[in-house]
Parts: sequence; C-alpha cells; structure tokens
Amino acid sequence: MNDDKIHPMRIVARRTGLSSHAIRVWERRYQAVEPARTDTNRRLYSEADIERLAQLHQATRAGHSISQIARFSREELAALIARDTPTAPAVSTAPPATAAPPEDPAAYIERALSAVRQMDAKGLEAELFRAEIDLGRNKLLAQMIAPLMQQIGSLWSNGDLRIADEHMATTVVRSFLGALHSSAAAAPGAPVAVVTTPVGQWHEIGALLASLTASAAGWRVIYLGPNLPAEEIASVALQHQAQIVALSIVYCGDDAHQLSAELNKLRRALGDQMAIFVGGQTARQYASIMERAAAEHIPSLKALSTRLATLNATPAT
Amino acid sequence: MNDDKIHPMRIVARRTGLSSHAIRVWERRYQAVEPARTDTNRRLYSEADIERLAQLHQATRAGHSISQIARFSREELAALIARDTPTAPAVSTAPPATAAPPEDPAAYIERALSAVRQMDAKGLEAELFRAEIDLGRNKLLAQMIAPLMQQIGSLWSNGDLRIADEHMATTVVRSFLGALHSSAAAAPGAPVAVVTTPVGQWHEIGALLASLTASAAGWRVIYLGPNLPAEEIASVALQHQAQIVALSIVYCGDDAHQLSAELNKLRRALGDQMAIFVGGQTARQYASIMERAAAEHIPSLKALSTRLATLNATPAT
DNA sequence: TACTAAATGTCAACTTTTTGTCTATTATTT
DNA sequence: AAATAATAGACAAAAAGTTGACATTTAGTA
Repeated sequence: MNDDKIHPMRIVARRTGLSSHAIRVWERRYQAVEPARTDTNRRLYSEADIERLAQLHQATRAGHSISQIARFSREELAALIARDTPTAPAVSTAPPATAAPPEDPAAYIERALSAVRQMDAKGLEAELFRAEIDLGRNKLLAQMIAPLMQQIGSLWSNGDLRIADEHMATTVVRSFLGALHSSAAAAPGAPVAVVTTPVGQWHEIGALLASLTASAAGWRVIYLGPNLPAEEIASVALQHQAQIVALSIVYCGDDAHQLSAELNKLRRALGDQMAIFVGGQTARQYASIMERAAAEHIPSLKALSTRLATLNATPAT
Repeated sequence: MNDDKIHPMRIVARRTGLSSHAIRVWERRYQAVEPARTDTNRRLYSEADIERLAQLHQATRAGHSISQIARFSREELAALIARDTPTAPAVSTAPPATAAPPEDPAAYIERALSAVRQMDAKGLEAELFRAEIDLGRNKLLAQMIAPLMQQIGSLWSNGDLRIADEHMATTVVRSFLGALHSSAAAAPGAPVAVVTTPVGQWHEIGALLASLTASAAGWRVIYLGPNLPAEEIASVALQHQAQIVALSIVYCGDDAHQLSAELNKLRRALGDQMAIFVGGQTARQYASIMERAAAEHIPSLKALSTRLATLNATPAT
C-alpha cells in the first residue's frame, strides 16, 4: 500500500473533518498518529494516517473517548465503528427490477423507425424515453439503440432513407445519450477509460454507447467526441492515467490506410501497457490492422461490459 | 511521443492557468519542470511540461504543497489529484466565490474555460446549468455559450487549447443544448424553420444555438444536424413547407467554392420564395456568395430573434 | 449534592515557513 | 517603440508550528 507520508495538514483536516488543532492535540496527548516531518518541521501524513484519523473521528462521534481508543489498531477501530455507529450499515442494493413485463425491443425499434421516416423528432425521442423505462438502461443500449442505428445505417446506404432522416435520427439519439451520460456519476477511485473515434470516423453513436456502457460498469469515462487525431487521444489518456482507450469504428470506406496509420500512431504514443479496444460493426474486417497495433476487438456492447469487468477485477498497479 | 520543446511562456501560462511568474518560481525553487532554452535564453516547454504544470496546478488547488509535490512523477500526481480533488467542492472557498456578482456572463465564461482546460466535463456542465439558472435562457445562449465557443475556437486555432479540449467542450455543450432543445414544445400552427449546416461544415453548435433561438421565438424547428447536402435540405424544407432555412457557417477555410456551390444548389431547389438565413462568425466574409444565392446574413442570435419576429408578423402565404 | 480532577476541544499569541506576486533592470521580439 | 521574457531580490499574506490558557463535560468522591 501507499505509505508515503505526503499529505499536508490542510488535506488531512479536510478529509477527516477534524480541525487542525484537534489533530495536533490528538497527536500530542495520545499519539493517535505519528506524522513524518519535513526538514522545516511541517507534518506529513500518509494515506493510512488519514484513514486512521477518520476512523477515530467516527468512533469518537459514536461516543468513544479519544483517550481510550487513540492507540487502537485499525481492526479494533473498525469493529468499534461497525458495532456502535447508529446509522444502518450497507443497505441491500437490490431493487427488484424484474417486476415489469419486458416488452420486445423490436417493437420499440419499429416505432422509432417509423418516427424517423416521418421526420418526427419528438416522436423518436418519446420512443426512446419509453424504451428506457421499460427495458432498463442496459437493454436500451444494447438491444434497442444499437440495432436501431445499425438498421438506419443500412436503410440509408440502400437508399431507403434520406440522409436527412439519418441525420435527424442521429441528432436525436445523440442528444438522448448525451443526457444519459451527464447523469452518470464517477466514483472517486474508479479506473479511467478514454472513449472516442479516430480521425475520419464521424459517427459517434457507437462511441457514446460504449461510453455509457463503461460508465454503467463503474468506470470513469472521458468522452471526447468523434474524429480525434491519435496524438490527442494519447495525450489525454496519458494525462489522466487511463486504463483503456476505446475507439468506435463504423464505416471506413476506401481509406483503411488512414485507420491503420492512426492506430499505429496511437499504440506508439501510448506505450505497450495501455489497452486499446476497438468496437463497431465493421471493425472485424480490419483484424490484421488491429493486430498490428495490439488493439483488441470488442464485438458487442455486452462483450465490452464483461471485458471491462475483467479488467476492473485485476487492478493494474 | 511528441517531446519537442516548442511552446513559449505565454502559451504555457494560458494553458495551465498559472502566471508566468509562478511558473518561473516553481522552476527556480522546486525544479518542477526543466524547459529548454532558445539561443537567446527564452524558455521552451514541451506538451508534457504543460500537462505536468497543469497537474501541479490542480494538485496545488486540491491542497497539496508545491514544495512537496514538485518533483513527483506524472503517475503520482495523477493519483493525488484523483484522490484529493473534491468532486463536489463548495467546502472552504466560501467568501470570494459565492459573493461574486450574479449576473456576469464573463465570469461564467471564465470558469467554463478553466473547466475545459482541466478537461473537467462535469465542471463545465455544472457551469452551464448554473449559468442557465442565473442568466436565463436568452442570455445564456447569446452572451455565454456563443462567446464561449467562439473563444474556444480562437484559443484552439492559436494552439492555446488542444483539439481534445475543444472536442470535449463541444460535446458537453452540444449535449446541454440538445437537452434544452428537447424540452422545447412546438405550437400547433407555428411557422417552420429548418436548421442545419451545409456540406463541409461540421461545427454544429451555431446551428443548435440558432435552433433554440428560433424555438424560443415560437417557431417549430426541424433540426437536422451538421454537414447536410443541399438537395437534402431542400427536400425536407419543401416537404414540411418551411418558411425559412437557417444555416450556420463557422469555418470555411480554403474551400469557399464548395459553400458557394451548395448555396446555389439550395436556392435553385427551394425556388425563390423561401428565405435562406446564414449565420456564423465568418459568414460575413462571404457576402458576395450569399448575395448570389439570395441568402440573408444574420450577424447574431439577437438579430436572428428579431428577424424571425418580423417574418412571423407577416405570414407569407 | 457539591466539589474536584481528568478529559477534551478550542483559542489566542507569537514564530517560522511557504508561496505567489511585484519591482527593477536588462535583453529579445515584433 | 511597444510588448514580451528573463533575473534577482523584496514583500506580504496565508499556512502551520508551539505553548499555554480556557471552557465544558464527565466522572469520581467527599
């Protein structure tokens, strides 16, 4: 564990909720903690010290006298707190969501498509809202929005939908996903994923879906929108100590070369530790390109979800 | 990685939010960074240096002593920031922050920019929400978001912001505007406006702002997102009997020709009854192009608002 | 019950350290 | 010529340290 004594007084005070006076007094009178000192006599606390002080504070509020417990071990303190803290501990987080009769995602897709055909933005949006409530977040993403957009894409390339229809749908769905995204809260110590789309890739719905999936899996997501150069992606990923970079690739067309170049640049800039995930319908066509850049192909949102869980379980120091 | 030391002091100061004095002092006292020098003794910083200084600044604001952390590695700093940056602040900085004059868009812009510099999507979003409440919808659009995005654009083209920063900001603002948009209700017999961006124009914030402005003015807006061919625009406009087509043009670069061609095509397809509005910072440079297509230049959101009101008063049937 | 002593958190006074800014001067860039 | 940097030193505000006093509460005891 990280036992470096680096935290100055103000951080300890803020994080424990104790006054700096109290912290010093607890140290002087009871040796509750033993901070290190700088050459110039400033106290420096370790992470463990802070946790210990927080424990002591909690036990104190629970009614224990500091003089009695100041020298207790972490385990003893934990036991005290568990026993004597009046607030109910971890409440079961099992909302029985399986009560509602699950409607077929296909029905929603059908209605959504018909709204698109009529250029009915409001109607499409309403359909999305209803589907969210009915299907739940995960099914909404993986079984409605993803197939819907895929279908719109193929209808469009067949000429069965106008570009304008596709645009409208994309805009509405994107807004909708954006709103979901902004409601996602990041846990403090969560692993970080950078999600974006390489240069030349303008379709961002896939990236948004991946982003939300990662959020749901407990990751902190930095979402950067579409069409970003490799250097930029790398810069952000390194700066924020990301565990993975996830790219969505939908339609590469003639220019597979650019994609290859960007992926290679990205791999070079990131070093060989960081994982690169590539998702999207057409991604599997570029297996060799991805292999060369040591990128991992993620065939579906479901797969992304399980893959992220795996990574999360094996913390990379 | 791109380790070229090329950035002069001015840019480092702007991008990190530190004063040039402070940067020099951190170097002199703590060797926080070691810039290269020109032949004439000017400091030159690398991209990594800038990121490092930004990290130090952030850790510093989180309460760490610069003297203690100045020599930390990027990884250690990232860990510190992740752990000690309060996600929900509003703790100790009560006196100056909340005492600020409430109705100053510039303050919101300033804080929003600082959030962008730190790649703090949540913070940016929070600022937008606060500004909406404080300034009201109209001021929010015309006096905060529009200038903010303009400023981000110019900072970006100066190299004072990374592409990734610009992307993040665009994504967040777009989501925010999208959410506003979906809350706009269309009156039954309202006149119709088609809002979009012609081929080659990828920046859609302007179009979204126009769209919301039109909504607020009582119009039914069909928003089609960016980069739409003239035929498609015309098709939708005719199909829905739109009164106007509003286009946002931000950066045309070298290819004014494409813009001209699209505008002309659009005019031909629409016939000469329908109004074409063109807005955006750089639009006025293309006066002759616009004139040829009988398009009207709208210099600001305010102007759009009044212009729409005029049209609305004289129903063209 | 009333008195006392121990326990505990807070304050004040004063010193030292930290840290960002400022000034003055010189040199470079535009 | 005006704006931008660089250097060095001074300065002031904030933060943190020490010591000792003080007010309350708790608990024990006369």
